Amino acid sequence: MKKGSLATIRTACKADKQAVSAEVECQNCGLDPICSILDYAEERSGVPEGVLLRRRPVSRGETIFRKDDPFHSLFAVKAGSFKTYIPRFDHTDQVVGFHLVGEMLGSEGMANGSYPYTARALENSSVCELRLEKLEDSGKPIEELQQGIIELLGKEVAFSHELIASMVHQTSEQRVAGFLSSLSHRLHRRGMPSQEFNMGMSRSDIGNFLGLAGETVSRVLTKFQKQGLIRLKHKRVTILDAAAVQQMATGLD
Amino acid sequence: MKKGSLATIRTACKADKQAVSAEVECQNCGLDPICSILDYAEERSGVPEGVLLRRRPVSRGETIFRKDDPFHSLFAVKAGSFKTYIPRFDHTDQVVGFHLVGEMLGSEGMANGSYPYTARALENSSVCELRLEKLEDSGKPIEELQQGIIELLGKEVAFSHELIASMVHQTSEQRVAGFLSSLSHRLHRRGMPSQEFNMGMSRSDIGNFLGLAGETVSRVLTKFQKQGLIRLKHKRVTILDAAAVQQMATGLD
DNA sequence: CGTCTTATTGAATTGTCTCAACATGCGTGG
DNA sequence: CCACGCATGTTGAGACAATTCAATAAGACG
Repeated sequence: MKKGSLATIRTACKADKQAVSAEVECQNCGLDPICSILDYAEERSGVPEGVLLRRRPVSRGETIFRKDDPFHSLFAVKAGSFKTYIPRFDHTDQVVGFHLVGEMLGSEGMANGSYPYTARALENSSVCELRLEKLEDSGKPIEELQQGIIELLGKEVAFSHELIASMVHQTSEQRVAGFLSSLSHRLHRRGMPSQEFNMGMSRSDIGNFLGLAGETVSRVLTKFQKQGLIRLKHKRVTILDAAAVQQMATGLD
Repeated sequence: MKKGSLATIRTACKADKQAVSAEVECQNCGLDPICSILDYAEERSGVPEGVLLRRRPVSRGETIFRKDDPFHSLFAVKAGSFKTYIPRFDHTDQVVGFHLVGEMLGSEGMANGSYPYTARALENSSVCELRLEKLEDSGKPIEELQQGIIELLGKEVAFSHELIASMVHQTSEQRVAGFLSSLSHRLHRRGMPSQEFNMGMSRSDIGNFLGLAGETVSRVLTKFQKQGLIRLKHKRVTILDAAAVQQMATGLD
């Protein structure tokens, strides 16, 4: 089956919307640099069929890969959100990150050959999948693609370092403020609403991720609300004073 | 000036030893996969002169790059150790990592085009430098090299995630134990003595990195010594009961 | 050999956790 | 569609771990 032009394929991303939350535009997606290369290559028949799987739905609670699964694909979140965590025997899972619309998932598995954590959908979501193993099987490594992956990984590393730097020292309020700020910025970067949005993850998940008790997260959030920085309605947050929140984090996104 | 064979070059690494601490063998160095590729390529004249600079001495306190310097090179620590940190206006620098013998430095700069932190020698050290910009200038990108860099970055990402996961929750004792364990393992991996070694960094640096006060680090270390887990003499540590230290790090409840 | 930085140790303070009770929302099945 | 039950969120009080401030000791370096 022959694929259409780059533009045609890109547009098709928006086509059949289903009962999940808003999708990220392709040009705002973290996988896009790679997609573009593949689209381009595909036209010249340089890439085998089935390497790039577009927009597979994933329902809430479902996992797209588990810790120690052999690495096979990179994923991009097209809609919804995911948490990544390391399961532990005693059920005290360690949350290592949240992945929002337009963000990559699974790059960490590339080096060791297996995924270092489990990725679970926090809500009904959809993903694109880039089957790198199939690409390698084709025996036709693509230089541009490699460069794109290098960029992705580099950014991931930089992000992690920032995270460590900003997270290790701060008080609970700084952490939560930083977390909110980070969510908002990341959504904004992908062209999604960033003043009011849904926090798919539970208070415990946030606390686990930030190194705080779930109760503390709750306390801090209600305090922020009392201070007029945010408005809370269940899992829905409205950031009323972005500058103040940003300021409070000091470390920022 | 024509270079010798791969074997000749490798051996030359050990040649003119100076007044710095023991060097890592090339085959134990993190840069080695890349070096090997370059050595091989070099023989076939595929790589321009001056891309790989071997064993430049760096004295204590010197920096090899600073935050926001434009990216130009990857470094490998051949001897000594470095700390990487983000300088802040108020002199409350944030230490983001320590780099021991045989480890890479600077890979995070590849994506954004500039180094995200400053790298400073903790003691008299030496480094190898891989000038990637020059390599790119040659207009002859090397596929194997790219693959090597992808591996490196992937490992870096995995390492960072582990770090975040392990660090955020734990008590001071777990963090310090983990830190000691990490140093020991990393030295061992590079073929260096791992039971007794030098901690080039100050207590405050360790604390800063671990998210603890320097005093707390000191207290925990002396406690470990009283418990017979380690022996302390200034900056020199001897790990007496590696198993117990390891056990303590991973959370024994 | 003296000075300056770094490390150790102590005492009081505070932030966050734990435990616990209660409230709220959500999904399931009636 | 409502009611129920369970998971999740909120709020309070006491416990404790780590911080801060401070005083002293020990090394490092010129």
